Amino acid sequence: MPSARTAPRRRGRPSEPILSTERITDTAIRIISSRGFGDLTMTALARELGVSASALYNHMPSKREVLIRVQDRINQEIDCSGFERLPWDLALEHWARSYRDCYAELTALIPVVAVLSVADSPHTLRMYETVAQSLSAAGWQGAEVVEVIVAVESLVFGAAYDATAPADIFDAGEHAALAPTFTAAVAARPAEAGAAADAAFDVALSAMLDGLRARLSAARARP
Amino acid sequence: MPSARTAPRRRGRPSEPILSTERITDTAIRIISSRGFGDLTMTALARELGVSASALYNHMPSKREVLIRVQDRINQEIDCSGFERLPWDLALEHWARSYRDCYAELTALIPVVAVLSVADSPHTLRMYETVAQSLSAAGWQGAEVVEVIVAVESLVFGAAYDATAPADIFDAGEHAALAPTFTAAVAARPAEAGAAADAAFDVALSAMLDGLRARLSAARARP
DNA sequence: AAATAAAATGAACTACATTCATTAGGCGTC
DNA sequence: GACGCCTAATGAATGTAGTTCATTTTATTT
Repeated sequence: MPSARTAPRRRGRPSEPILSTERITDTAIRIISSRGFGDLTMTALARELGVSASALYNHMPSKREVLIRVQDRINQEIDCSGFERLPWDLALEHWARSYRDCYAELTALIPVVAVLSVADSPHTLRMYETVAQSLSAAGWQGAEVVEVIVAVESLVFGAAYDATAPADIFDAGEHAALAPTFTAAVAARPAEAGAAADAAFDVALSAMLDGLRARLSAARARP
Repeated sequence: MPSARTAPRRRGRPSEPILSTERITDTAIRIISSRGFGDLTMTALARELGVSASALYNHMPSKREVLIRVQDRINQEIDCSGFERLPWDLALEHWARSYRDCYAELTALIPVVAVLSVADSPHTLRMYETVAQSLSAAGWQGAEVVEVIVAVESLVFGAAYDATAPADIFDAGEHAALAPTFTAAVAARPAEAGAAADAAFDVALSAMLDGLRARLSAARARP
């Protein structure tokens, strides 16, 4: 009960510390889950922890740092289990779906995550190692291992945005006459936004995996 | 010379209007191009136009609206010429590369663009129509037309982030020992960040297109 | 015991988007 | 031609957020 309305603490250092990077990270994730990313402010975070906002800065240099910790924690939720029991391509597919689902609810994190050094995120690094080992064992060589990871990840981030887009995103409205072919195609989609996004992600991911399988076979056929 | 330091205007309505949605949009793009997206504030925009910030709100309901206009203008820069002279797959590839290059310099716009209704962006809609016609003519049917567009677009947005990531994004640093396979693969990449990102995008895009070609052939072979 | 470091408070600062009262020119109407 | 209304500007103010800083208190080290 961190947000219990107890008597206000007086000024100095408390007998035992209230905050820690872990507690701050946990609480940040709880706020995001329950109230959404938009409500994650340093003030809200502090209030939830029963502390003043400036106290957070004894443990985190910036809000960005909080987000980095959140990201690393969240990446632990991505399901990498396929790499232990499936061939590389099916494992990659499994991983990509889980990855997308995670970030579909956290698109606001993508601009941070996508350009974040793995040096700041040990759990993320471990995830990459798992994927890299599977790809490497399957015959992918050298830089291609990273390229395949980046390829899938790029698709995942883009698809995460699409998964949260409003249902009417492709409704041309009054301009429909300007785009008859496109409008007809849009009308053939599932009405529910989630289903439409899922179908598009299916097409994208299976096409990419087909292409990757073909590329790997071709490389193996050569010397 | 909109930012010329002339005598400050006095209060009321000027003899002829200083602002218009077009002028505001133009200036916003100029600021983004010259100083970067981070410097695009309503205050900076107003100063560049030689006007007070609140005056902007007579023409734009919000900053978001400014960004929407910017996006629609920028999408005109995407090269769609391939659809008039190339088969669908090569045209799509050409389009995707141009699209990625545009947004690599504007990743900050992606969270806005990716969930924006086409109803707000006539030029974007026209672009989709061009792509849809090409796909449709090539034999893609119904909702698949949209799915292919979304597939490529998802990849493009994700790849745009990757294209701007710092060169050392995959350097594990002190944790390298935790990820030997991944670290070795990273070491095999081109040293220059742009070249590495380009290679990954090449792999991703050509794999996806291979997969799409295969899917279209299979669909044609059936009914 | 004294010095130093750690961890909290609360006030202040900055930047930004946005709103509001106010002012003034242009234009149609009685 | 005076009277209003609409438009489009100013400038002051508001609200929110992230962050900094002086200060206070406690724990830890010397």
